[in-house]
Amino acid sequence: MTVGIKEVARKANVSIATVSRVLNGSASVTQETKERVMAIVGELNYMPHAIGRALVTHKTNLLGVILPDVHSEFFSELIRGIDHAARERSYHIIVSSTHSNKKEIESMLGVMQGGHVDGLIVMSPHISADGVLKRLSPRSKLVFVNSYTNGGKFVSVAIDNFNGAYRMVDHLIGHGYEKIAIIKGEESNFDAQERFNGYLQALKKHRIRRISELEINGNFTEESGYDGMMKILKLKTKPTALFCANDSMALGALRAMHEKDIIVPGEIALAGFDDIPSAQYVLPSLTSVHVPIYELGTAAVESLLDEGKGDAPGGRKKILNTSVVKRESCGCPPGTRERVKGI
Amino acid sequence: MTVGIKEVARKANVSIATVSRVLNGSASVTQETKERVMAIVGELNYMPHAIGRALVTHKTNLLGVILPDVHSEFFSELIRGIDHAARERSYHIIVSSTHSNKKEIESMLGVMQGGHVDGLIVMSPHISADGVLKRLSPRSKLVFVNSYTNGGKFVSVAIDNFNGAYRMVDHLIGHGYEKIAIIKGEESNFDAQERFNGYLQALKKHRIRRISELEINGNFTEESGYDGMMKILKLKTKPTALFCANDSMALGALRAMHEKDIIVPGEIALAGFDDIPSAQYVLPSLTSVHVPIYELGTAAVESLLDEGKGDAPGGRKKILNTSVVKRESCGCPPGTRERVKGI
DNA sequence: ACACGCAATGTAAACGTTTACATTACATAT
DNA sequence: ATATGTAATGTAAACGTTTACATTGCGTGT
Repeated sequence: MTVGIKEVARKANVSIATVSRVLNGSASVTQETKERVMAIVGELNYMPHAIGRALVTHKTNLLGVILPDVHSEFFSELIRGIDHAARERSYHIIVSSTHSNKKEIESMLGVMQGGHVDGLIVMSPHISADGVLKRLSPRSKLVFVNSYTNGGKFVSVAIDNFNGAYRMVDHLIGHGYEKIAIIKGEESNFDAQERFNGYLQALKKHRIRRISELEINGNFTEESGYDGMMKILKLKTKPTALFCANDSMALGALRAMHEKDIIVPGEIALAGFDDIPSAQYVLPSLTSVHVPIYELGTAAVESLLDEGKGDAPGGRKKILNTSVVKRESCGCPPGTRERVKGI
Repeated sequence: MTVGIKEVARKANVSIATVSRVLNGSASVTQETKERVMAIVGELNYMPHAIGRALVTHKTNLLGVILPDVHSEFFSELIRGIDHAARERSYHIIVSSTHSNKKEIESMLGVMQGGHVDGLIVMSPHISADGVLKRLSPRSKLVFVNSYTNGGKFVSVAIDNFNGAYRMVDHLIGHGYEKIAIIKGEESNFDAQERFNGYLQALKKHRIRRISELEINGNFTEESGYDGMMKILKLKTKPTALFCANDSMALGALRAMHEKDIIVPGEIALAGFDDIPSAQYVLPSLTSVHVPIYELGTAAVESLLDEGKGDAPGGRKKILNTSVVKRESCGCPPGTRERVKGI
């Protein structure tokens, strides 16, 4: 039997309304009664029942977060960013690490419509936001993270995959490499697609023809990087550099090259994307594109909760800068570990 | 204006009680009415309001998870484990990645007492569970993960830090090393303490005297590993092996040794704890103690939710096995990558 | 034909708050 | 003294469900 507002009211000789007012500071209450009530509250260790409150206020102070299967650093940094920003606004977060399962997403959406959360942060790189879009009551608080949001009907935040890849490949070309292979992510993946586009754009800028046999399919796993590299090593004319659409695949490719005694970057230069922690510990250290994951999380919360601060009412898209981190694997001298900021 | 049970009831020409019964399958309803109601439910896309329901059932199907600042893989794997086990039981999880801040924990505890969550999973390696213990209503559903739980009044799950460290150091001694240094975690940290105890126990078993200058303080960060190693390298008599209480510090130590051109494991062998992903990619690959993080999460949920399955009612403690993963850094031949399972 | 039991459904209270509206008490203006 | 405004507090409805209890209708045994 937990102590409720009624018991507090009785012991303090006031009505429950007054107790409520004291607790919320919502209306004028005598200093004396205020103290009396607070004393009882402390004495009974009373805590307002969040559910009862939520039922009438229609506010749970809970945010839903739906994530696909992302690598652990992305996951934890994103959650930390979201959580921190949420806590600042006195929200808690409900996390659902679905595997991009459409049914899971809709289940969560259900939880939301069910009134359990005040807003939703969704990252679904595999599924078009459109599918989700339809089921939504138009007034739903919702923000997409790194997802397709064609139409622009929804709020979204994303990292600048395109420019990150573009600048990285541009950097590789700056080293003098021309035959630059790429191990891509899955075509259905939003990030992967954008990164590939950045790669193509960089080639285009320097008038380098794309060679389809240098465009290898991968799926963001270490294995697929290893396998992709093995394919590349079987080509008659090997590339002089390899850009992997993420670091896991770059690590896999590196392992393959170690096995085949290929010298990196001497024979083939290497660059990745994500700047995961391992990137700085492998030998040679891995040049990569740094992604502001934590900030992605805070930005999502800001977009969701800080409405009407002069923002346009319709769907907006916020893009966060990425930056090239030069290390050894691209051919930069060992000392060159400074970070090249994005524009 | 969202559609509620009343509207469904009206359109289906039944009372709200019947609609409720159909939705919950709680009592006998004619097949015919059942279908009629479900048709309307589908038509209106009605979803029960979770808050209203929770108010009367006293069940939110939400679990609170309070975590300190742990490394990203631990965080994400633990959450995945918890989330997966929770979803199987149709629970969602509220995550709070506090920084072991006592106030934060109590705030979360408040949310719980406030009725928002049905149970709580707490990991607080720095704070004695006792502090938290007092504020708790005795019937609170609560499980501790890798925390001090002296008294044993509460349910807890933990990994076998002691035996993991013990077996690892035993393995190092098996290689012939006798002067084995350790870089410890903070004394206030539960895991760190247990690991240190395992180290001591292994020395004791082999009648090796502890040498206090070989017991270096660290704090689980890469930097502290680096700094610790630098201290070790200044000793007159260097150790032949180093055991770090976690992999991050081992990576830091490795970096220091690379800088000073110390050959690993030739001059100094190295072993870590946690088996983080980087461990297998560094050169030499890092021998480490594997920790079943995902399982730790699922075990926590099981302990919390699967009560009365013949378990003792009082505080139980479940301990999950750890296992030594032999790689190159301890002196095992490069091919030896099989995993040594715990007892 | 009657009572009885049971299946199907309805009625209304309860869950723990907030808050619009009503009431009271009192100080001040007239 | 009376009216009036205002501050302090109380009353009760509302939020959206579930569920104990009441009611209805109908088949069955007598």
